[in-house]
Amino acid sequence: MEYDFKSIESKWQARWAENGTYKVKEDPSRPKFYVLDMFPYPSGAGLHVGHPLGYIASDIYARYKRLKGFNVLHPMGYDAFGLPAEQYAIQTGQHPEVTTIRNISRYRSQLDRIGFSFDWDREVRTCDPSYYKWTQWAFLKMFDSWYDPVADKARPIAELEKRLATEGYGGVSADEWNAADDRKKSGILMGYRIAYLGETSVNWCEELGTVLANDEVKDGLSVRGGYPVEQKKMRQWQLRVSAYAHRLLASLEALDWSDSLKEMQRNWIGRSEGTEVEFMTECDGRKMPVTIFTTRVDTIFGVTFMVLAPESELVEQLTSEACRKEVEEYVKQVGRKTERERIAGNGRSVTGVFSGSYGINPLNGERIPIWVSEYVLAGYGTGAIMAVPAHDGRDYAFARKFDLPVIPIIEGCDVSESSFDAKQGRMCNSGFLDGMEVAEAIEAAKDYVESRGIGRRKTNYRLRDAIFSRQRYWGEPFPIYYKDGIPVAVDEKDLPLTLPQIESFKPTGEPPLAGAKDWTYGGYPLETSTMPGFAGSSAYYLRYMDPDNGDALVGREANGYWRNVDLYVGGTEHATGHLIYSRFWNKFLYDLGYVCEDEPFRKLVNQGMIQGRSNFVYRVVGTNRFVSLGLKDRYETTEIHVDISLVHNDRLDIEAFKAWRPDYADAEFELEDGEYVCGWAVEKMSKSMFNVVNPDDICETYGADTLRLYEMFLGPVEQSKPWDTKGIDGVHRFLKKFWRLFYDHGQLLVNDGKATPAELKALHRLIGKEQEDMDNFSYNTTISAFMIALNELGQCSKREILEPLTVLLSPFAPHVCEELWEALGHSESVADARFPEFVAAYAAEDNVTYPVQFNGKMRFTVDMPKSASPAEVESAVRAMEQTGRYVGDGSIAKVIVVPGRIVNVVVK
RNA sequence: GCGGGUGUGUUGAAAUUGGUAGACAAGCCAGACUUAGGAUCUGGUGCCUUGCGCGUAUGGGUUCGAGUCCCUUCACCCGCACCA
Repeated sequence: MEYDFKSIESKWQARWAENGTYKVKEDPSRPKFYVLDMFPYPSGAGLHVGHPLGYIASDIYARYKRLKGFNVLHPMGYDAFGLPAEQYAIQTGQHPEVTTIRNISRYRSQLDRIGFSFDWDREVRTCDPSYYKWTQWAFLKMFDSWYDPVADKARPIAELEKRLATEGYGGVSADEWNAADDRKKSGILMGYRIAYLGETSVNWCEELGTVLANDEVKDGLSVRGGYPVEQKKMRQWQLRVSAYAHRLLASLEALDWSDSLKEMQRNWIGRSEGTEVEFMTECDGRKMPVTIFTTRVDTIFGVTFMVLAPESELVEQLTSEACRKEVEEYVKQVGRKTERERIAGNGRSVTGVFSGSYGINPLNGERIPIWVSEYVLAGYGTGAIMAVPAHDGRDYAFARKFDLPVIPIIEGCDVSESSFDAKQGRMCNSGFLDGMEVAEAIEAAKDYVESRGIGRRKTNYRLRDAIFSRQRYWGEPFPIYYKDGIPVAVDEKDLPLTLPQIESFKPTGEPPLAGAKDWTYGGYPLETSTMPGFAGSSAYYLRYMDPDNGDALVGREANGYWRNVDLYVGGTEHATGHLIYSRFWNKFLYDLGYVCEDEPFRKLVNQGMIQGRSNFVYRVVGTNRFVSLGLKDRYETTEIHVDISLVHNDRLDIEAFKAWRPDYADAEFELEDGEYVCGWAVEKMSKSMFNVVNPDDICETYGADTLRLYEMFLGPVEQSKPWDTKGIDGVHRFLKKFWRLFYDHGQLLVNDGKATPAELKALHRLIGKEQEDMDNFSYNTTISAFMIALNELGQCSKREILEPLTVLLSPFAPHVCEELWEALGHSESVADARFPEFVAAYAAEDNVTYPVQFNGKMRFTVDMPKSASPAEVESAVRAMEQTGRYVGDGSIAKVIVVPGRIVNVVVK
């Protein structure tokens, strides 16, 4: 019986499903471990070999933890709402639900072939009403909550209402509140709700007909589709993520995430410590105070003008009659620009206009002009700045363009060509700050403005509230209706509020739900936007803990057992989207006591991307003649992508190529050594480049176990790398070799012979290596260690060796190991074997080999017990001198023993 | 511009964290068995002027000893980018 991976794999996949091998239940007698993958968006293209990389890595870890005695939760589901399905519906008229379900079943069958240990009974789909009921529920909780800055957490809004009614809050007195009508009250509360309706400047994508969140826009284009995005003022649902900025930042520290990812989140949250300073201003004789935000109060003596953001409401108040026309024109012009135009061009163009008003520097009484420019953002700080051209690059560029004065306030700095932005040097031209170092001056200036009551220390965050409305169909409906224009929550017991059917998916300029029949609640119109993609993915990890609970997102007991995700595997592309929103969502639920952990994902591993490896042929221009790679420089050629299935080891299968396309049928070829060599390049895996590798095909030719092993063998999980089918034979050979330890021509070779010390040593080394590597996800080296062990073992078919070997390998190649485990006479699944028993039985080797070096050159080795002290090793080395094993080139002066490693000898 | 990261054979990559650089694979070369081989097995494979020679992007430093630590320069990748 040869290694027949096909029948083995289908046999065990069927048996696992039948026996429910991977079903898990809460079990307080065992420690839990929660391994989660970022669930996929089921796209129409299906999976390519890049997608399962992370799933394979996490599956190996899940299986490994299980062998170690943990009760492992390892679920999977689908992020099923989203734009592509709807875009597809617009083109084809097919309901997104139909295509989504079709795609899901395709994904499922592809995933099943790879042999994952998912507990499919816990599957969630974000588009399933029984799931999005809880997305809507969470939204209602956010609508019904406010962020209490004193308690520093979210609390029911009813508490705020009570406080408003009795003592007033935030500038609204109890009398005002009690006298207010419903509309007014609703307006006041909107300013506090965690989920609120508010006017903001949004990223509007005309092409998609919807608003997008900041993380859905890149370089001024939509991430989905790459369409231009412009700024637009709209009234939208938003989540008050900014209220959590400081907590999102602080608790990042303790998470076991990569530094780069944490850094990305830190930058996105963007904490900056500075000062708010009040400047008195005058406009056409009217005086009013304006607050600015700065991180460099120390430079306040260098202020030569002020700048307002065009979108700021201050512009209206601070524009003089004489300048009104130009200012209005400028503001309009800026508003028309798309995000992309604003960013466009190398060296952004400096634009701006004088407002006609002036500010007074509160420290030196200097009268300075106030300008309006797009380089100041309305959404950050106060939307107004003090400009210090000598020490800020942007202010400098602006001052040069509009010929405004530049006053250096740091001794000896040269500002003739550019500003001096460094925070170092000695202050000058700065009144009481003169002579201080910058760091000192910052503190002194802060103290000064605070003591004079003209300013205060202030910490700002870059993180904005998340825009939560999408003018789309295929998403969760908002459980909100409008009573005389006032938004009111749908009763919780009426959830889920299911997505209505609509006539057509074609864009009409209105949100699709506006066209739905009877889209009302108690006779009142319902909200017509739907929630964005990140809504459904923000709490799915909680639902897996308790997927069938009809009364709660997650029951207290299930949540108390599984707590949070111990290992989360997924791509970096979610660094500033999903991973921020999830953390926010989780913290919110934590505040209200619905979940027991403050952070959702304890440890996170970012798997790299697998890129495609494209192949090219070279056609001589104007002919149907193709020349091999090495000859192409002799001709003028066109590089043409060729389907990689027609190429093996960069050699083109000429007959297959001719059959590929009719126009190539009579192609001619110029070969090198009788072969056509193709060129290659690393590119994104995509259909248009003919470089997509389908995991199904690999399972067909090599088997799932080989695929799993190979994807891990390719290199570290975190690293991006091109897929190259070349090399897969190596791991496939390894499995065949492993198989042959058990079987030869159908003959079972396993025997009960006693293992030799050399064989045990090989096994021990492997166990040691695996113990070391698994937690670092160094699976490539673990697999290498297997190969080495097999080489060392030769044809060893002793049960004593093969049993532990099978268990060790089973997380990587579960199917073949099940088959062989059965061959060893076990009736239970290898997944139910317990790793620690083997580790205990096969203790690590007891001798250490010390290489001995003389002045850095290795001369001989000395074997010592692992427990030997450095002194013992040293005396053993010195003894070599006497016994003559060491033929010296000088006597030993000094012996340096690195415990457990190496001995270095210094020769006189 | 700011922040993070990476540079090792023909290729994917190892290196017990400061200790024989290139493990393990792929590719290539040679051989064995074969009607055949994209099967199996064995051996070889960093480079050169074959020297106790040179080699981990570059130049320096610390050390008995550096791919690893420190500084210089260069190249590439990723993230953020008028965030005051």
